[in-house]
Amino acid sequence: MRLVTWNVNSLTARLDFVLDFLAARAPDIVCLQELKLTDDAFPHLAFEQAGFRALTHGQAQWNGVGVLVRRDVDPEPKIVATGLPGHESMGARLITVRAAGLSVTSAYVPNGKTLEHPDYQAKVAWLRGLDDYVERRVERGDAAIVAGDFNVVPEDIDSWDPAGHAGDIFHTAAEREGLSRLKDLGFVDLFRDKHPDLQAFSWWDYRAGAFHKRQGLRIDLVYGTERVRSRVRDASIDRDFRKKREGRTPSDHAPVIIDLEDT
DNA sequence: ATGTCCACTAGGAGTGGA
Repeated sequence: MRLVTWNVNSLTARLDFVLDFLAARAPDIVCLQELKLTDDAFPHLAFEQAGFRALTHGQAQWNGVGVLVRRDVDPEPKIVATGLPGHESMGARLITVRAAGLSVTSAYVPNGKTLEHPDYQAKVAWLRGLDDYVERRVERGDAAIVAGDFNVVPEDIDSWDPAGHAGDIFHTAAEREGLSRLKDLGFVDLFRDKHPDLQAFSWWDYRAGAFHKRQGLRIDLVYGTERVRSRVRDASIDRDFRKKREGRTPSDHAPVIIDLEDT
């Protein structure tokens, strides 16, 4: 089974790009972030024709998360919950579904903007809320994943310039604390677990040629419980889908791919 | 290099967000 998380930076702008990815990489479950459209506007027909069911929690203009499930692996995936209780003012950023015997959560952590901006405190609080949510609502003895755009660099190896950005947004101890609590709850960063010393980024700024200069961050993460971790065969980040394709603009994030042994 | 891309409003280019 192939699991993916991908911040697409507007599904409307990226639809052809995403459909190309589904055809080329044949994932089974895809956690999406930054749909930037309402649930009513979601292009369900295109995904049904590609063989996927989409479960979404969207809003107009910003944010929005979803999970695509290949019909072959589960014809009837179910929404378990949407939204982070107490943090609704930050927008539509969380959905948990039950699909193919897995608990699957797609999360889009607030960016935070700058350390001085009120959104930074809201980001840290949102992460704490996510940890509480996972602790209370996700069956951790189960096969479960929590995947998405965390907007946090877990460790120095995950930043192109950790010294230059020490203590900066995405790199602070308070943000990283939100990730370490997930670890304490039994969730493992599946990419890092598979590749302890490999530097690989999932996001590059559109500006200044950052992608070509390899100035990126690994902020798109897939956390899994032991029952998932024990099945991981490979973990990779698909840089090819951060490149322009047939003149079409990519997202500023690349898909993260986790391959599991079938049960 | 605050260098790009996206949505929205508006009816063309500016604004806010990432």
